[in-house]
Amino acid sequence: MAGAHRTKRLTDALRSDGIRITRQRAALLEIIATSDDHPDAVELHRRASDEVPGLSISTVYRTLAALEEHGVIQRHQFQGDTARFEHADTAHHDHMIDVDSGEVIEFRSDRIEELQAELAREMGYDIVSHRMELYVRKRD
Amino acid sequence: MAGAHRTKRLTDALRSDGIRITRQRAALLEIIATSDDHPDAVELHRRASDEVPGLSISTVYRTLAALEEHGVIQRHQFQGDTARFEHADTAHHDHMIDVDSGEVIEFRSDRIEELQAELAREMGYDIVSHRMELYVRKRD
DNA sequence: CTTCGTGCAAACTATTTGCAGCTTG
DNA sequence: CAAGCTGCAAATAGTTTGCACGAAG
Repeated sequence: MAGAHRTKRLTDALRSDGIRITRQRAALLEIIATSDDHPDAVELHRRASDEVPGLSISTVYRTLAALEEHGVIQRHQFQGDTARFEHADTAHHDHMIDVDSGEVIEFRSDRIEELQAELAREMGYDIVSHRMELYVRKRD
Repeated sequence: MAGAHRTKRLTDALRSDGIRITRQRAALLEIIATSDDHPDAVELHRRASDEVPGLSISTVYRTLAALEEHGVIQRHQFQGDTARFEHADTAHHDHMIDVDSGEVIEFRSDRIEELQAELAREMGYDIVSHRMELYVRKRD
């Protein structure tokens, strides 16, 4: 399946980057690569514990930090929530958070990105990164 | 001065809202109303300690929570930073954060706001609130 | 075989809370 | 006075770190 294939490519890239692929990291990578939601460290720990019993939460945190450093995952910090993660092999997008259900919806607007870059430029800056979150409620 | 005037109006409104204006709250209100930056709880505690020696950090946190609840201040949570506050008697705006200096620059784009609302609407949502931050670096 | 990763427990940071006494309205 | 505050110390939540042992390349 596509997930396994993608995971294989990732582990190879990471290995040649000098980071060791242990059982715990392999499990976390697999889970992250095949997840389409935005789990936090505790949730990832829960999901990985089936595969790696006894897995420590600190290993999860350390792995997440390493993967983020190597550009494999992205970290998101939504309002008053724990850090959530998603794999980085997806096109850039922003998030809407349904304030009632907690659901996270991805979206993208090239027009807004252009306007952001233009605004920054006008003020003498270049954008290093940005973050846009819409906290929304379903229309009745 | 304008600051004092504004502060007076605020305290009256709060008082009639049933919240007591103590020495510590008066000091914090005055400081927040006359600050044009985005201090965090610890910084506000430092600034208010001149006026109210012995002021406790928990009182600062409790006061900030109360003021936010009453719409007097706004709380911002920038990337990997503590919560920062600013008075709410300013038109809506978003923030650019200079990643080198930490400086916070306010800006506003009606066009972007329109696009955000439109995007949400298209997906069947109304925007409750939003957050847009541009992490920027000065152009050389 | 050596370097790097792991689990565990303890540390940390930002923030919140319980409680008994003190203020404000 | 009575309801709200306050300071203090202790609790919390999420995350990070030191250490001795174990596993990966």
